[in-house]
Amino acid sequence: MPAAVLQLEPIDAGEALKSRIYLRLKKAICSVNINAETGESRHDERQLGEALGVSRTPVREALVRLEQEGFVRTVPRKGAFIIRKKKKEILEMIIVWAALESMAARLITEHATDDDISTLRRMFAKFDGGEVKARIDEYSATNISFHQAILQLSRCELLKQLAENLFIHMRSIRMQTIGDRDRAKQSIIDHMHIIEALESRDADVAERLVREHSLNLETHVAQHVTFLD
Amino acid sequence: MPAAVLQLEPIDAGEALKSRIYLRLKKAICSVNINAETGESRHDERQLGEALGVSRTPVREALVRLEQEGFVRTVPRKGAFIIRKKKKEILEMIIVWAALESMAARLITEHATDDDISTLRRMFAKFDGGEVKARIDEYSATNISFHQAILQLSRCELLKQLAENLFIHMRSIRMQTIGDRDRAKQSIIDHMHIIEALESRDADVAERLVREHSLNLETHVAQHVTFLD
DNA sequence: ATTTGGTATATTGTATACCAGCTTGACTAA
DNA sequence: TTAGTCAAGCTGGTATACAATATACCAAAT
Repeated sequence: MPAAVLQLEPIDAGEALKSRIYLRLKKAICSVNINAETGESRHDERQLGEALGVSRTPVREALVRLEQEGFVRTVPRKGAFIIRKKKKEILEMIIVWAALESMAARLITEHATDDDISTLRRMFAKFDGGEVKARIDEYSATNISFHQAILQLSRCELLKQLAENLFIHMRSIRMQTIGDRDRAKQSIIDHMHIIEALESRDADVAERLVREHSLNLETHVAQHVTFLD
Repeated sequence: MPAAVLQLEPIDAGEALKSRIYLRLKKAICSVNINAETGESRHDERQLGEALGVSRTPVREALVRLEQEGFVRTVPRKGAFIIRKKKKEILEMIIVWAALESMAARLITEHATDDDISTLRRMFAKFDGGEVKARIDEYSATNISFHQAILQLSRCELLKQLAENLFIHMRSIRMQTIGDRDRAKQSIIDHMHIIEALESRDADVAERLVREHSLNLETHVAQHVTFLD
């Protein structure tokens, strides 16, 4: 008689300080980004270390990672500065995002199951009524889930990873523009069209719709966002 | 009488050790990657530091960067391992590459000058004769230049940066497949068609041709590359 | 009053020291 | 012979110490 197989999940042996610090700092930075950052955004390693109860070393390694991801810039003998994205950089991120997500849509038409795609449609069922404006927050969450689902269903890990990285940077912009004009309403319409294209397995149309949807955001930001720079 | 003005260019304050170490290691890793990596790929910080004549600290920071870029993986109490890309990961990189470069082509049709585009055509003038096979090396270099030029002319820094990062990883694969069958010859034909589409400012066609060109590589690798994994 | 040079200070860059976990291998006892 | 134990050493994680340098402030000279 075979011994009962124990289901043991590997103990989280601590994801080493430096990683936890990295996550903490990243989270903190993203939160700050949402607010209107007035004044200085300089931080020094020792203070950060003290605040977290660790020494400079793991803080430095976390900062190196954050620097490479474009969240901070560390200037020799000056300190670590939270990067405030320029409008041009935001626009570039949206463009790259469009490239990645439209490719994801193409991949979905090629090898997602019908069942997978149907989950997308269900996400928007609750907004059938139409009063989207009244529930902006709720819709905003669904919106994010939709885009994440697109990436997920593409079954391309790299695509997903790169796009989600960009998404973090764009989050605050999305939040601030979703309420403009009828963007939320138009957004739902776009999404439904995208879902239809995916359902009919039309790679070219799905790709185009996703691309245009994202590039609409780019145009909108280019024209109407003035609180950057 | 004013004193003669000395022309002094600002001294290059040294791109700090850690960056130089990062570049050295990256270069070393990329060279190694080309060879058939037999056996172990483990390295320890102390040895690396000694070899470079520095302490562990800057080496560690360089390794953190390399780890995030996917060149190495550092395992606690085991060492830093050079990552050998799995075939699946290579394929994903090619897909993402296709997404990025096809978007670059689209952007070029929108805002590159005719002069810019004409430089692309000139790159291939020397291969007009047709005997491409005989000059594979020379063609391979031009091939790389062509793709870099596409990214450059897109005027989207982020697109360029991400794509070039991927390119480094793909370099050895490209080198090893360019000689297969008539890929070089077909490649030139594809490139000429792409240039024509750019010249006629046809965004959709240019985008499609670039995408298909890259995805052809993906299919080829998927079918014929067996020396991975 | 303005400029100039030095010095104190703040802050990161780099090196070193110490710690903890893992691996290994030898030695011992059944 | 084999299994088990334990110790030593290797290696990365973390902390701390030291070096280098940019900045700010102050004093002295013009």
